[in-house]
Amino acid sequence: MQDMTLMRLRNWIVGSGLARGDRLPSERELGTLLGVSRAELRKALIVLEAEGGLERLVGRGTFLAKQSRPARGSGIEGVISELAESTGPIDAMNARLVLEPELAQLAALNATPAQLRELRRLSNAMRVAATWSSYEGLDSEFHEIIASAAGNSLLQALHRMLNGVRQIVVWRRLETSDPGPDPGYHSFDEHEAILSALERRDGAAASAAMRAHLQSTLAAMTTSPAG
Amino acid sequence: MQDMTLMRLRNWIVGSGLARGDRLPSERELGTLLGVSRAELRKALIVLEAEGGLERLVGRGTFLAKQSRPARGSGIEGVISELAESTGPIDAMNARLVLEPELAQLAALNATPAQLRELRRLSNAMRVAATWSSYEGLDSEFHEIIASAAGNSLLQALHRMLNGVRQIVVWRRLETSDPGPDPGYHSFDEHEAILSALERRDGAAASAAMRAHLQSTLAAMTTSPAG
DNA sequence: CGGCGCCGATTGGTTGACCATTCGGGGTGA
DNA sequence: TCACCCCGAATGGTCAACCAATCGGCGCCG
Repeated sequence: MQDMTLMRLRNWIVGSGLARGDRLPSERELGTLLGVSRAELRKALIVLEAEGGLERLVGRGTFLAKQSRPARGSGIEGVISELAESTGPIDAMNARLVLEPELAQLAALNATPAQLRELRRLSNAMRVAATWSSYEGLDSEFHEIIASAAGNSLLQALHRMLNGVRQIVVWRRLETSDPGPDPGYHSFDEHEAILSALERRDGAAASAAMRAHLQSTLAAMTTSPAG
Repeated sequence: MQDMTLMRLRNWIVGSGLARGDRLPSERELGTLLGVSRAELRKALIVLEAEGGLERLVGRGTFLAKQSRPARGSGIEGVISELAESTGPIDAMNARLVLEPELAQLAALNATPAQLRELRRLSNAMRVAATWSSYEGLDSEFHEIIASAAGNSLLQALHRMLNGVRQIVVWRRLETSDPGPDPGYHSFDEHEAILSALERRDGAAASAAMRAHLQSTLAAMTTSPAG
């Protein structure tokens, strides 16, 4: 399993709405926000800095890099942004519908207790998300942990690309007004159903719950063309 | 690369004569060797670990990863070769089992007559392939056309990555003796079944045929590990 | 009134001690 | 004699305190 903090930080940045060159909260604040110690957060920041995504300056703060293309990152980032330009939201959701139910099924077999605990935490956090963008970050993380729990590194990599494309596409239709999801948002209970199936190690139920979740999200996208 | 410690660590590893899987000195020793503090060394180790070059185990030590990580291109090819190193043949086949039946179902709805004709040509050509490697090329093309016929550019891109990884993995275990598939090779009829379902626009049958095809290939891989 | 400089708050960076995990060796009992 | 268990050393992981650099405001002085 990979570094959970790094994953959370990546998704927080995505959900934060920060643009290139913007300043991140201080390490101490960000650690509190993510619920991790400063040292643990620091480990993730070091990796992002080495990838070229961040710039850290003593006495000033931590900034998102100005360059869009990481010079020596994993290379997957460039492919993602490239794909995002020729992909629509509907295609992205349909691709998720193909991949993620199967990932959920595998995750039901292979998820570790730590991963299940993390999913539980995220499920609760999403219910009280104050803004849509913070919700998006948590949601991305939820699905990514399921992908990593599936135990197939290749499928996980494909899902990461897919999720990256989806995040870019979602960004495009983010409105400035951002009140956050209302308490009755359909995804809350759907996430709960997925998580419950994973905890029961019921692969078929997990797969079905994931499919239902994505289909209801897709339906919401097509009926209310907010984007 | 601006981090001097990281550079020194990389060079030390190269000059150390250590092989894959070997254990590095402890953080405290290595810090003394390189003349840096443990924290500073640790920063470099974190980066190398995130890059996949190291594995660190509490209570045991720090080890060179089994796979090396040479420099890579930045495009999709680099991502493919990167993924191929951390993916086994079984994982690759399982990923195909997730993706390709769904692609076949979509292709049954959306394939153009020209695509069906091309698939027909490939199916015939594969039956008379003189060598395994030429057969592999035709087979890759067959599956890639189905992916493109599905009509979802994102899924097609994912499949292209998947197919790239599979080709690398398959090549690895190619023997020098290469008589080509014998006339009774199971895939011939399975390809025919897929193509037939596509021509009938029968999505369910196409999906089932594709799944059966991949499963029989996976079974052949697991029973006769020679390839 | 304007420029200069100091001072403190804030930031990322560093340090040393401490914690959790793993492994192996020696003692103990069957 | 062998198996088991326990304990201590070694290892990577974590933490809280402290350091150095930076910036902004305030006051002093020209």
